[in-house]
Amino acid sequence: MAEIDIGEVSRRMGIPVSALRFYEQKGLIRSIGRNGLRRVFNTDVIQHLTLIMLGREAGFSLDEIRNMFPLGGKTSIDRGLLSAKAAEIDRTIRRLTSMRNGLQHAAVCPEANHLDCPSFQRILRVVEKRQSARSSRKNSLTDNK
Amino acid sequence: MAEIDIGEVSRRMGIPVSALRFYEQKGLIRSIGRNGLRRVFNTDVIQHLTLIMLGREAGFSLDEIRNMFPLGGKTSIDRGLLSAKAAEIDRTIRRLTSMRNGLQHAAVCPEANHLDCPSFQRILRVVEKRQSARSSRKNSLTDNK
DNA sequence: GCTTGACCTAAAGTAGGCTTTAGGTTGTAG
DNA sequence: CTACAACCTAAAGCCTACTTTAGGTCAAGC
Repeated sequence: MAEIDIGEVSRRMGIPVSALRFYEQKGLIRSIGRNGLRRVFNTDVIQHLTLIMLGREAGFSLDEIRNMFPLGGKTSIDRGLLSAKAAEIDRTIRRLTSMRNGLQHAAVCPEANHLDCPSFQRILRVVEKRQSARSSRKNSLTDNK
Repeated sequence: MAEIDIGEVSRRMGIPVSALRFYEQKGLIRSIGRNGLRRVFNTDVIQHLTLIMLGREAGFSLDEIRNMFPLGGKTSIDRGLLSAKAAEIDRTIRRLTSMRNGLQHAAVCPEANHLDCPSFQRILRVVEKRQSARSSRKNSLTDNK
């Protein structure tokens, strides 16, 4: 694999060099060395960054992503973690699907006030169930917190 | 509709009172008045907050949500905006679906190194296409940015 | 009459994810 | 030679979405 500098990585990925340095600092990517003071990257950093961007788009934090796709990952990718994350995305997809359906309906619903629309109310009730589940779990006993 | 105080709203929604005050300040919710210095809410704030939570879960910013579900929305909900947002979610769902498939595959893939797995590479290529589309749009001409 | 709990405000603080700034080092083109 | 682009570092700054802090009001119960 060829060696490229940070500007080339930035150009190929459309990621600012400042973000690349930040990622290196956080341990998400690694340069294979220096040429003077300039970082030298192996071209495989491109694939690794692709995974990172994929994870970002899926809503994972940089810390989570570092665990999902560790450096020197030849041997260390945790398959259990990956399927857990896949399941997490699956739940997100379900939530988004009902949100999308709700919005789509709201956009064409003839009711003047969406809150009067039976179909929209059904969607709200589904969400409210999740809410009340949450609020009974972490019950605020006093002000704030 | 009955009148409730901020603590009741907090309990019903499982949202900290500090967040409720913050939402009011940002114009996402509105109290119908004061009882002394205490806010008084109409119970319909519960439904409005349900919409807000729905939007949060779908990944919209508070500013976006304020536009999607304006206060006094009886007349003013922008249906075009709602279907645009629905379409946005739809694109997100598609991205998440390929991410989930990628992770699911990676979790069971027999290849020691995922980057060697043909099926995983296919997924990466799909993402890379989106990346290069993005990087040619906003092309960094000089250092940083 | 005084403590307590639930409320109030303004302002500062926090975490994540970067960007910007300020100042410095190189390789290369003119 | 020297200008300049492209790189470098450390540290500060920024945005979102809140939370925390510090200090105060008020009604209810003892």
